[in-house]
Amino acid sequence: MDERTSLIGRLLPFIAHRRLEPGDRLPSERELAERFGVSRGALREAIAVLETLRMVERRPNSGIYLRAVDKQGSLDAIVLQAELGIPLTETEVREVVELRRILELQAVRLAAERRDAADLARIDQVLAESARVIGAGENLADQDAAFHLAVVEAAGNHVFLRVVNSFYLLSRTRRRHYFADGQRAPLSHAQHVALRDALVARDPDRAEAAMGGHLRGVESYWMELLQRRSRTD
Amino acid sequence: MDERTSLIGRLLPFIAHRRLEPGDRLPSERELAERFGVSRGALREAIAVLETLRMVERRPNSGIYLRAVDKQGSLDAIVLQAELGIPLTETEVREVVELRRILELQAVRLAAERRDAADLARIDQVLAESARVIGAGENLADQDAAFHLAVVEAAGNHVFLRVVNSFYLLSRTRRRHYFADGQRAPLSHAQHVALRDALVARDPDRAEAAMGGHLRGVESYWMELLQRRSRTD
DNA sequence: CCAACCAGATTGGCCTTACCAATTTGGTAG
DNA sequence: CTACCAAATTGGTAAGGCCAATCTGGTTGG
Repeated sequence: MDERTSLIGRLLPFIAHRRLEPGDRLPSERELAERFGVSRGALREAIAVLETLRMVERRPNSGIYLRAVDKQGSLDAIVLQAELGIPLTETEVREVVELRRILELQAVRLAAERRDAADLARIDQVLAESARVIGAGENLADQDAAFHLAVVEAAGNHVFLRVVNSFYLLSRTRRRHYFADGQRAPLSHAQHVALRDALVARDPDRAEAAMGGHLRGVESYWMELLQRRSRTD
Repeated sequence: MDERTSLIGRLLPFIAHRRLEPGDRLPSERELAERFGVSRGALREAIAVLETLRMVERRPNSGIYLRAVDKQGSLDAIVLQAELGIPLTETEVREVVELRRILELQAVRLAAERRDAADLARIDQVLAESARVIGAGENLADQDAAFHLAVVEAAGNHVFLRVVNSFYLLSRTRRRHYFADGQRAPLSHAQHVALRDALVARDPDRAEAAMGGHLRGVESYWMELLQRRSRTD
């Protein structure tokens, strides 16, 4: 975790803790820089990032103002928080899980209709690598993400791919935990293979059903996590 | 357009024009700053933004490297380009239109199931303001976006709302052109009202059908635009 | 003679400090 | 109430020091 990133990591709790409302003005650049013990340059870099994520707005010669983060913020603001180790709220987890299902079900339908030979080759390559990883007892997390993203890529919509990719970045560390239980990898792999077969057959309904069942397993893991968290909180 | 933003606007064509491949190293900070006639501080700010949009990667003590922008880039990278006045490619337009339909059809189904009184009140307030704007002969663009976003908000998924919001930011200026033709506003408004009635009735199928028909109008506008563009190019 | 290794220089990002310009803002005087 | 002025604040520049990684060339040991 380099200094620049951790500056944002310190800036976010500061904003939250001061209970600032959207529209409120933050302290001046120099004041913030002094408060966090960094130079103005370093602080301006962090603010520029928060601005592109639509968390704050900079009005020239006036100040830095907080925006309506929840509604207008970028999806990547959540990605960044996750990368900084700030856990998602329970609501956010439920929403991410719901939206991920919507996106992947639609994506796999499109993929079943549009996939070409090159798409299948990419998918099979990921599956082959998955088999090797499982055989070696390594963590399947990266191959799992690669498979799902390859499916979305087969849908032939790169904007779609960008959105889904954000979701996988978001849950990256959590996915490693998920596959730390070695029993999950073979089951997941078998479901991936079944899904691939539906794509080969160009059968959208079967592909959607396969994805739906596959996602149920991941989703139940998330719900268990929330249960456990709410008990310990 | 402030200087910081336009620096990014100059940086993007520079990267594209040099035909850099993903993984290639960009010139050093000092060199880039000199080449663009800005200080290192200003340049670092711009690079930090490109990094959060996953267009470049900064490796400490090594350099700035180009990433696989098309596949791994953030959705907000496209939003930023649109805000800078760089038109979307034809492929991007088709993909955005397709994904927007997928998202809004699902969102309106959820909204029909989950909307509460407060959601309806918000929607009705937007519709009332829309009627006023139409009566005054003003541009309906902002109210149109507000209506669609209010529908997504009624779906009760703020992550969903963030994603759809990016799409509306993306097409902001284009939407103003669309409603510059005053004939479009009353039709659009009537369709919005019909959609609202389906939400009131908690009828997901009717709501989805209403949204589907409504979107067809916007989509045909986009397709005509692409036709016109390909003829003049 | 050759290969391995170690030390120093170079490169490049990271951060700070100091300074000036331009604009907004708020108060004050007429 | 208007015009103006001064303070506050951001925007941007310049120069320099620090640290880590990498390259290079010479030296040393086999």
